[in-house]
Formats: sequence, C-alpha cells, structure tokens
Amino acid sequence: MTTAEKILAKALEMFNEKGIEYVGLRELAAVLNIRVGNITYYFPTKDDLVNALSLALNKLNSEVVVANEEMTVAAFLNMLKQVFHHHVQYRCLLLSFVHLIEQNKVISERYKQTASDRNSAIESNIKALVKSAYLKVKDETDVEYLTSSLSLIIRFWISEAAVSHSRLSVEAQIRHYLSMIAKLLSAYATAKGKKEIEGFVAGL
Amino acid sequence: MTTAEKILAKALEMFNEKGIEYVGLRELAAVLNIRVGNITYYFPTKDDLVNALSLALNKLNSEVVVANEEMTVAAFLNMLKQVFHHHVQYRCLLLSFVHLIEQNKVISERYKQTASDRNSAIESNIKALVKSAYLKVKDETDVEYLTSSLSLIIRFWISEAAVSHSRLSVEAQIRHYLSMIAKLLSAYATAKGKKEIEGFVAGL
DNA sequence: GTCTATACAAGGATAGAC
DNA sequence: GTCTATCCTTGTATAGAC
Repeated sequence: MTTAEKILAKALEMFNEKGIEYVGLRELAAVLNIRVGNITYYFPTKDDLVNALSLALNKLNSEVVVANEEMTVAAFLNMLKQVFHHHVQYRCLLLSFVHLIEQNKVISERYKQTASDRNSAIESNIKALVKSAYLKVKDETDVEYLTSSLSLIIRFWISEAAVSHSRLSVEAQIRHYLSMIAKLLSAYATAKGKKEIEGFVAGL
Repeated sequence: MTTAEKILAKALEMFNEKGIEYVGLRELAAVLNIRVGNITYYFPTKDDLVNALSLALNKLNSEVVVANEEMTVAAFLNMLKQVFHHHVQYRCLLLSFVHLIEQNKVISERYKQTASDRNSAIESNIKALVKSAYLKVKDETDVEYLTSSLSLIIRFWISEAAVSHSRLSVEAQIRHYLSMIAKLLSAYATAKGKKEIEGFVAGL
C-alpha cells in the first residue's frame, strides 16, 4: 500500500465518521503517523483529496448504473441497491454534497456529466420497463416524474437518514428507502411488474 | 432596527448568498460597519446566530403547517407552497441542514420536535384527505409512504434545486417540486381529488 | 448595556531544507 | 519523497473604553 493509498483510505474512514469539514489535516496526519506536508505532497489541497474520493465513488457507480434494453424491474431495483451500498461506503461525500458542488470546481464539473448520464440511464431504463410491460405510463410526463423522483431519492436518502433515522442500522435505512422506491414504481406497475416488485421487497 | 436585528438581517442575506460556512464574522462585521466583538456581544458564537435564524424559520412554518380535519387537497398543496417560500427565504439553513443537525446541539434538539410535529401534521392531513374522499389508500402503508415521501421532498427539494436546477428561477424551481408532489398525490387521488390537483397545478 | 481592541488556538496552504 | 517552519484566515475569549 503506497502512502497515497494509505492517506486516501484513512481519510475516507475519518471523513465518514466525523464529516469532511471536521477532520483536520493535522489530525489525519497524526493518525497516520506522518506529517501534514507529506499529505499535501500527494494532495496539494484538501479538495484534491476529496476529489480523489469522489472519483473513486464515480467509478464504482458507473460500473453499475447502465441503460439496458432488456431491463427487468427486479434488476433495476437491484441496480439501485448497489448504488445505495456505494453511497454508504462514501457517505461523507453525499452528506457534504451541496457544499462540494458549490465550492469545488472539479467535483462540480464532473457532477454535471455524472448527473446527466445517470438521469438518461434511469430514463432509458424506465422506458425499457414500460416497453416490456412492467410499468404502464399515461404519457411522457409520467416518465419525467418517475425519473426526477428517483433522482431526488437516490441523491438525498442518505442525508435524510442521517438527520431522521440515525438510530436505525444502515441495512434498515437501505431497506426503508428501497421500499420507498418500490412503492413509487408500484403506482405505475402492471400486474406483472407489481409481482416482481413484491418479490424484491420481500427479499430485502 | 436594533443592532441585533441588523446583524440577523444582513447575516441571513449573506448566508443565503454564499453559504453559512463561507461567510466570516469579520466579513459580516465589515459590511455592517461594526466590529466583530459587537456581533459576539449579541451572539456569543456563530451557532447562536444560526440558531436565531433557525428559530425564525421555525416560527414562520409553525404558523402555516397545521393539521386540519376539513383539509382539501388544494389547501394542503397551498400549505406546502407557503413552506417552500419560507425555505427560499432561509435557504442557507436548508442547504447546510445535515451539518447543522450533526454539529449544533440546539438546532438538533429543536429539529427532533419540529420534524415529529410536521410528520404528524402531514399524516393527519393525508388521513383527513382520505376521509373526505380526495385520496384513496389501500392500507396504512400507503399513508406511511406518502408521509415519508413528502417529508423527503420538502426537506431536500431546495438542495437538489441548488445542485441541479440552479439555472432555473426560484419560481420555476418551486413549480417543479410542487408539481412533483402533485403527481405523487395524483397516484392516490380519487376523481374528485384529481380534479382539484389539476386545478392547483394549472394555477401554479 | 454597548462597543472596541487585541490576543489566541486551530484550520489550510506554501516554500524550502534534507 | 518526507518533513519543518511559516503565513493567513477562522471562530472565540477577554479586558476595557464609554
């Protein structure tokens, strides 16, 4: 494990525990038994350190979030479940999401691309689910509604969990928000779709 | 206007523009043409200043969010619209929501009460809407789903707008998220309810 | 009671020695 | 590649002028 990797790993651990803004470089250096200047040698600014973590989360998610013509509801929900688990691994980033976007140029620029990619993937998948008769929509506005609702939940579930459900285990939190998504899709599901959704929820 | 009021007003203005964490007390004092110590005389810590703003937002919302046996869907949506406007006025608080809850004891404690009150109000109102045949639910889990979905949207719409829809005007943002809520309720609305929801959306 | 001046500790950033 | 020394800005605390 290189020094840079050690720094990244410990930073993620401490950021997740205390919040990015509340972990000082001196504290991080002390825990790693190195000096502050050694951290800034690999990561000139704290933002660079955060950027590296953000890039790692992006990589994880981009491997999982794909548009698939043959998508099933269960596969779609399982895809979101994996995203949720990635979010837990990098929860510090999601909890500081708004500030990072507003203050960190690099993250902000990359996010525009990521958000756009993810939204198209979600939209394509929903359309695929409609085509294969898992979902039934009245018109295009239903697809837009589902897409933007899903985006909102995916981005902010962990923030709401932090302020309202911190007493629950992480697993229970994930179950809660995946159930919410399942219920959201249910309202637009065909009998075939409803059955698969029920199966997914039962297996949570 | 007393000094304390001037400080509060200008702090809210600057916090909303730049974010609470990125407005220094020296900067605030300079703009007000007073000295830092003068701010800390009225607000010993920065958190005390934020607490005062948080209390003001709470007061505004508590006057508007009520449980009403005679609730109509239109009245319910208009209630949420007012809450959205209050959130815009105090957007800095909502954008720093997670950190405030995690770091600020006073806000955190008060929030527990507020969140609990608001959730019961929403739940009561939804039940009232069911009773007066605006909405139709299958069982109690539908009510729970609606309540928690509404809570999530109400808490985080402004955060998502900040990261994804900052190019839109505030009015357009509010329209977007109120429409989302309208659509959410629509899935559970009776013919009577749907008609009123459509009327509300048309009037946005 | 109101306000100013000043000092202090902790944060991130930077230049340069080894 | 590693570490020391230093700088600047933060929030906060205190002593004292009026």
